Amino acid sequence: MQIGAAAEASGVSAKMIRHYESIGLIANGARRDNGYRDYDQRDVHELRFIRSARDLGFSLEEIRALLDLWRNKARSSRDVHSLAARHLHQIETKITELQAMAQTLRQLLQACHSDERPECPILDGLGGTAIRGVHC
Amino acid sequence: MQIGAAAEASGVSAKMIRHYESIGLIANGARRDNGYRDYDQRDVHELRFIRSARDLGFSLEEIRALLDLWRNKARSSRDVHSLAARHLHQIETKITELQAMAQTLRQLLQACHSDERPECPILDGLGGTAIRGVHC
DNA sequence: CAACACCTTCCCATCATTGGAAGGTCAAGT
DNA sequence: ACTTGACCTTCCAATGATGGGAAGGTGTTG
Repeated sequence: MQIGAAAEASGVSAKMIRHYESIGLIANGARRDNGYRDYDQRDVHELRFIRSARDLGFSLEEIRALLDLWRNKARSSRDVHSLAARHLHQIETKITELQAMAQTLRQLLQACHSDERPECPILDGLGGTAIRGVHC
Repeated sequence: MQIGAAAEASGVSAKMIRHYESIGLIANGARRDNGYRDYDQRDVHELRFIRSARDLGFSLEEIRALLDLWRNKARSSRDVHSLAARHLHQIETKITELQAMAQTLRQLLQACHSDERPECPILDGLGGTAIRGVHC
């Protein structure tokens, strides 16, 4: 299996597969005589693992830890749980921040009459002290 | 007013003020004889505008457009409204994505017994086909 | 005159990903 | 045999917003 097929099968682009290899996230795998990388089903499985974790917003460093746990038969599920819980918390924090931004924006948008006149509470809000305390 | 004082007064770091100037977001302002940048209240006002907009998640390119509207007395509030509404929509989309991630993570966390045993539905979920369709 | 707090420019790092250049390899069609 | 096209290789650079730090100039105070 060449890198293109592995990319297709895993949902990870060939570019990124090479990159993950270069940063040591995945092992320097086998090469054929012509220098082409060679992949099997296990490699694809690992790449799909990475892809799923990325889809869930895990950083590459978090994924590095997850992969260590995945490969380690003697792991404790508590370690995995802890890592995932920490990540969930980060996401929830981010959601809260974004919701605060959205709420402020909605208030500004509602105050704006949105016509051809230049008066604009949105710009006034940004320029004035009205938004003080948002600090995201 | 030197850059440090302007940074303090606006909440924008000196580093970023120089950067904003270098990318043309703010004008190349006055310099004193010694080469130091010199700021007045209007500059600080503008920097605070930028800071507020960043706090609301606007990108620097969006802020560039907002600043153009801010400076343009002949603007229409509709243009500002449209720009802000588009940005709000982006934020809401992002929130939805993060909520989907959080929901999936919560399900995985709930399925995980979190003890010293190696069996772990979280890793199984990431490795298997269980998360297919998340695709954020 | 020394110490210190400021300022200047310039380069580099982050994070995940993409794009492209320059070149090697291989199979199919003419 | 030769060309075309689809692969593959490595290396370099860009994205966006920000921070860190080096090397050096300026200015005030003790």
